[in-house]
Amino acid sequence: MEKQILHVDVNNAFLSWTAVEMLKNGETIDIRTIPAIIGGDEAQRKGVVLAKSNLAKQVGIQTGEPIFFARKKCPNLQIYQGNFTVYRKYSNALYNMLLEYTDKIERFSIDECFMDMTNYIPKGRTLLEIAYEINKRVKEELGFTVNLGVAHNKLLAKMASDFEKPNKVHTLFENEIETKMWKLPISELFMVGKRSLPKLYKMGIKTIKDLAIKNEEEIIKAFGKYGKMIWEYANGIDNSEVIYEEEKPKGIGNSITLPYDYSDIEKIEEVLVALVEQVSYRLRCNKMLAEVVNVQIKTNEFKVYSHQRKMLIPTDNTKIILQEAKKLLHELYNKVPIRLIGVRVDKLTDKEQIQLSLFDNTSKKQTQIDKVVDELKEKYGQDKVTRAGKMNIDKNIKFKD
DNA sequence: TCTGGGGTCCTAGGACCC
DNA sequence: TCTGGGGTCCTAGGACCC
Repeated sequence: MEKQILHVDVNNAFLSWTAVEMLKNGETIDIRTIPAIIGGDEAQRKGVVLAKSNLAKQVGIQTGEPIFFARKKCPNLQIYQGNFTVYRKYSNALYNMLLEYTDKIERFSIDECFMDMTNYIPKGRTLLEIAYEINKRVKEELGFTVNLGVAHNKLLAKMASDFEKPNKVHTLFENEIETKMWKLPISELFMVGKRSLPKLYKMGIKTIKDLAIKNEEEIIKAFGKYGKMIWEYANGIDNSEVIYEEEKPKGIGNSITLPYDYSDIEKIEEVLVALVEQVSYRLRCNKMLAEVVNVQIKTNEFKVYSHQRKMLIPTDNTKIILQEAKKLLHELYNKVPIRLIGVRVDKLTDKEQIQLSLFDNTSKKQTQIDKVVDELKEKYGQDKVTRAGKMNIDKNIKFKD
């Protein structure tokens, strides 16, 4: 049976939400109406553009580019810092409104949702009508705007919501693929990034249509599994379901760009301690255990190296993960100045599914220590409670909650 | 000139077993 | 002595997304 799918995409999410919050707090200027961006902290070497207003976009400012460049393109650019607590608040408000229409909602990211409306369209109404209603209600009741894509699968709904912005509703049904989607440059196709483009261009593929009408086998031969996927996308084929049940994470990571390049392994280790604490804390919040620990570094020359290792027993234990992470760091470290350090845990499993008998006494004891620390964190906030190793840490580093 | 952080998925090559 | 595949697991690295 044909699916009825909506894709909801918040226009300039971080900037719009910041604007709404500022107006609510008495600000008179709507930063959506001036050349403005949301940017990272340049002093912390995180100076990239996270979101831009339309006027900022018009002068060629791009998401992800250094603020330094953005300022050159627009000398009177206004720059604001992001705030994820605010973003979560508005993201949740949107989600709660969408729940009035269907409970089959996939939160694809903080500012994007897929809605499976199959069997949820009231008698006498159409999917398109509902899309327009949501569009109108979000603007009136929440103060920001969204684009909606209306289609029979997720890919087409997503492509549709990306058409003209802001505050628009677009359909992309099967009989509209040729007129609405095929004319677009191949770079606009979902999952086609800048690394695949040169190879596609070399094959004479410039538009989505060029890819769609190519022989499928030829594309598979050139790109493997990835080729099959983008060829199907170009033809509007996507059988994936809206994943509306809360999905457990497959990995948890935390990384940080340091305020300057570190060459002192002891200082790097101190940062590692804080990163492991955050990662293992989140692991325990999810009631999961990890089997693989991964440490990643980025050198001053932007070269990325990583080492990972599978542990004998899955764990959520800070001390065990830290021990492993330290070993991996020492194996990686070759005295080249380090710009970024990151820790990830992978191969996660539900804690309930692991038999208690697997634990020996030492890990039982450490588990109890972790539990006490977690309770303190919940009571007093994440950064108030740290292990000794973190106390000497560079005061300039700002960690996340 | 300067270049974030959080994810998922895929691939290549080596180790190891049958 | 020299020689085979297939399958699985593991690690490192890289693509893509928002």
